Amino acid sequence: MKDVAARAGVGLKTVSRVVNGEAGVTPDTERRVQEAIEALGFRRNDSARVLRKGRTASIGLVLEDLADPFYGPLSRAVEEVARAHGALLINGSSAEDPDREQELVLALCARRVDGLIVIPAGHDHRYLEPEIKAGIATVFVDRPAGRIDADVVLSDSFGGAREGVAHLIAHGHRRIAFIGDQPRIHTAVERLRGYRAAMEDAGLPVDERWVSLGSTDPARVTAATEAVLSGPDPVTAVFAGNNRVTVTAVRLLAGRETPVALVGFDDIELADLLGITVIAQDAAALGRTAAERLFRRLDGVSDEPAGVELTTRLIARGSGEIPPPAH
Amino acid sequence: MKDVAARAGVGLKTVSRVVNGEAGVTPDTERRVQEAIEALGFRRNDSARVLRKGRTASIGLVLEDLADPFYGPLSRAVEEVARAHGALLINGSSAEDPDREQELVLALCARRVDGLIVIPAGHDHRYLEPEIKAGIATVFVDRPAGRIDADVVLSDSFGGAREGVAHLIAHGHRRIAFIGDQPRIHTAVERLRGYRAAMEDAGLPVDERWVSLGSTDPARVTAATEAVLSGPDPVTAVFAGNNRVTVTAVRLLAGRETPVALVGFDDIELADLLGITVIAQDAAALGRTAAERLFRRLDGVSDEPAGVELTTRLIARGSGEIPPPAH
DNA sequence: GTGAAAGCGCTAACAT
DNA sequence: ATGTTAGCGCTTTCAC
Repeated sequence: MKDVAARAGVGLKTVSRVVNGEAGVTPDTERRVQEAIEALGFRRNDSARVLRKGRTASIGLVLEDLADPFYGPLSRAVEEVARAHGALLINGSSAEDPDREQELVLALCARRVDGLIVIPAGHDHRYLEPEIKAGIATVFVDRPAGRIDADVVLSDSFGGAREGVAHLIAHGHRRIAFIGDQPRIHTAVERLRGYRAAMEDAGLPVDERWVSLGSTDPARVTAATEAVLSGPDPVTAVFAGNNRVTVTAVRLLAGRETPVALVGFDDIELADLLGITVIAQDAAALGRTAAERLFRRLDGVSDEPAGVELTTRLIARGSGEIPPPAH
Repeated sequence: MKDVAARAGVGLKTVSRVVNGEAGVTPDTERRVQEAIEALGFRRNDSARVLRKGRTASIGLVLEDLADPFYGPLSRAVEEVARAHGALLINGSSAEDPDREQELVLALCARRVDGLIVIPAGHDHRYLEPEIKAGIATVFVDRPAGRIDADVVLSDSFGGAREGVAHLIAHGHRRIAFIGDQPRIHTAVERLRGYRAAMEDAGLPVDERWVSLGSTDPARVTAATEAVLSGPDPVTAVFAGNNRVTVTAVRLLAGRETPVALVGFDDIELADLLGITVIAQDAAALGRTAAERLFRRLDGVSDEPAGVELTTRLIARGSGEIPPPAH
């Protein structure tokens, strides 16, 4: 910028004015400055700008895994809102590891992102308190924050699972399995709670051998699903706790001669063709809502941290309407 | 940092040494500094650090759409490599708009990202020349750069499509349609070239009405596919130019009484269950290779810009092995 | 082992 | 309409 000023024969501040489109520069001076900028291939150094202005015009998004088809649309939705506010998006994947989550979040804080959207892997976010106090707005998505008061945007996991299981019950099932994600993940627990509520609503007993939480690794899910389908009194329906579980369950059930009913949490591409009944949540809406909330905070709105819950939607496509086999 | 120094009763540089884990501080001093850091909730301001050091430890990735299941894994792979090198990843979606691509790229340059990975939407990247000269390493992925000499990592679109179409021919088809993406997209053109090569290899004529390039919007793809399947002499097989096209084509073909063979470029989740034969490319490898190349440049390797081409893999699952109907 | 001073490139505040 | 000065928070250099 110094060089540009020298070459254009003007002061530093005049160049700054031109670069930032501020008023108070004669067209002629502006032209000379522009020429110098062209000639020198100058581009404003935003790092220096940030240092001076205090705002980075960037926000951070920490999620589990960008490669998961659930998070792609969420991230994209956040990006669109950020873009509308002139901000860039820094993405990080925690790989469901609390330490890595913290490492990422703190790295983003050190860069002084203006705001942070976090899909938490851990359960204790007190480490964020000084940062939030220092002015980094934070919104949690998909799962609530741990031990800290913060904005949070969730899907109605409990209600969605309850509706899905009730749907299976309405189609005559009495023995229904629940195969879910790790018990330390909030949504997994909530969905299991929804399952239990639906069973209880219908006055049905739950055999604990029907319930299995754990890794979404295909081998684990396959083993768990096979277990509930074997034995003297197998289940006649399966409720899958998330998209990863559903995919594996569908593969497994496709190979069986006795049809087993299935409802999965999360919609999946091509689920329509495979006739998979699901409880769909709107990942993009989740991201959009969180981002809008974040930017409202950045614009100075400072009411109490609050929670928003988005509703889910049952989409019946066949697999959830398979009746139990007649004895 | 000033505050920390004051509180610990040491000089500024000593704090800096502690924060960066440099040698030359007595354990006792270090402890005092650490305490002050804790008490004040201090976190190093990386913007200032960057300004001084010249490196941001961040790279930019500009792609088409993070919500597309093809780009999620690619982005994640880039992120992993970046992480291994201590860098953060700033993502941007161009939405296939050259202006937006340029806007994003230049914004990333203004932030002085150390490097840039670009899946180009436009065809003229001369605007990047001054930036590259200024030291921002750049690698193009999935599609080559336009009018500029740069590193590029591609999949073998030509070879993959040729193999896929040859596969259909080997199963007895002679009238094969090609439904692809917009003709301004390099991969679309390459895949079409592969289609033509396979047809020519087999001595088969191509009726231009079988070929359709355009938006991957479901309505467009549906119309194009229906067109090649109607009339007096319909095609007996379809080659779909990418994952978006394949998804729509599968939906359409599923509803027909006469089976139509299909091979699609790009693998899709659950394609195994639906029996869709595909030419798979490895999105993660694409991202990984590009990122490794980028960091090699950042580490000072400065040989000539070069191109890498990753091979594709035919996965036969049924849809590509359907024979043409007997007359 | 430690610290003071200079300066990275920019903008805010204040001249002119 | 334009220029000058100070300083954002850090690291580098060099002196102690």
